[in-house]
Amino acid sequence: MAETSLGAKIRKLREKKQYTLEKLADLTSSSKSYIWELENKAPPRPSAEKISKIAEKLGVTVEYLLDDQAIITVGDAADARFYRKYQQMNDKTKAKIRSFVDLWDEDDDG
Amino acid sequence: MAETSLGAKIRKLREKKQYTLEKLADLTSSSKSYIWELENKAPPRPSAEKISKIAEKLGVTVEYLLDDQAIITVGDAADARFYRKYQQMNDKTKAKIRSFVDLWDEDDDG
DNA sequence: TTATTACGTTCAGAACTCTGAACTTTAAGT
DNA sequence: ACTTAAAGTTCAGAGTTCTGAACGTAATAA
Repeated sequence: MAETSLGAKIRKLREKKQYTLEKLADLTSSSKSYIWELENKAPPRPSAEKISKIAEKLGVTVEYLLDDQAIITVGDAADARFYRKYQQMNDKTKAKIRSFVDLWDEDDDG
Repeated sequence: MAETSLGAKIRKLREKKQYTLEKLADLTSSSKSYIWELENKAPPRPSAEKISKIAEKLGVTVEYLLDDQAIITVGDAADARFYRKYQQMNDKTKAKIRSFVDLWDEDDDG
C-alpha cells in the first residue's frame, strides 16, 4: 500500500498514545474509516479542520504533520508545539518542569 | 456576506502584505476565485495543503489561522504563569528547555 | 466448536472543494 | 467622455473528501 509521510506520522503517534482508529476518530469528529484512509491511502488531502484536530489530539503541530521535510521549528510554531506537549503531561510532571524552568530562568533569562 | 473568522484573518494579512487575490493565489498554487471564497464565503473548509501554504506565505501558523478561540486556552493558573514566563525567555533558552522536555516526555508519556 | 468482543478494512455515494472562464467594478490616462 | 488595465466577483461542474454500514480477522472464553 502506498505509504505516505503523513500517514506514517499519524499511525506512529496514534500507536504511541495507544489509540485505536475508533478512539482517534471519536476524539477528532471523524470516522474510523477515514482515519484508516489517512494512514494507508495515497495521496490524502484532508481538510484543515480534520488535520488540525488530529494534530491537537496527537500533541503535534499541523506543520509537523504536513511538512514532508524534517523541519527546524523556530519561533511561534515551536512554542505552540512545546506548549501543547506540556499541556498533555500529567500534573506531577508539569510541576517538575515548572520548578526546573524556574531555576534556569534565574541564571539565564534576559 | 457571511464573514468568518478565518476569512477576516486571511484578508487582513493579505492586505497588510499588499497582495492582490491573484498574487496570493499564485504564491499558494490556488485560483484567485478560491482565495476570494475563503475570505468571503461561509463556511470554508479548505484542505490542509491549501491552508498550510497560505499560512506560510502570510507569515503565520496554521493554528493561528484556524483556531477560533484565543490561541491557547489555559486550563490552570499555574500553567498560564509558566507559559508566560517561558515566552519571555530568549530563543536559546527556549530551545534548551524544549529539548529537555522532549526527553522527559519519552519516559513519561503513555 | 461456537459465541463474543475488539480492532481493522472496504466501498458506494452524498456533500464538498477548487478551478477556469466569464463577468463587473474601480481607477488612471488621454 | 472613452480606453485600457488591474482588481474583484460569480458560477458550472470535474474531481475529491468523508461518512455509515458492511465485512474480515484474531483473540479469549465457555
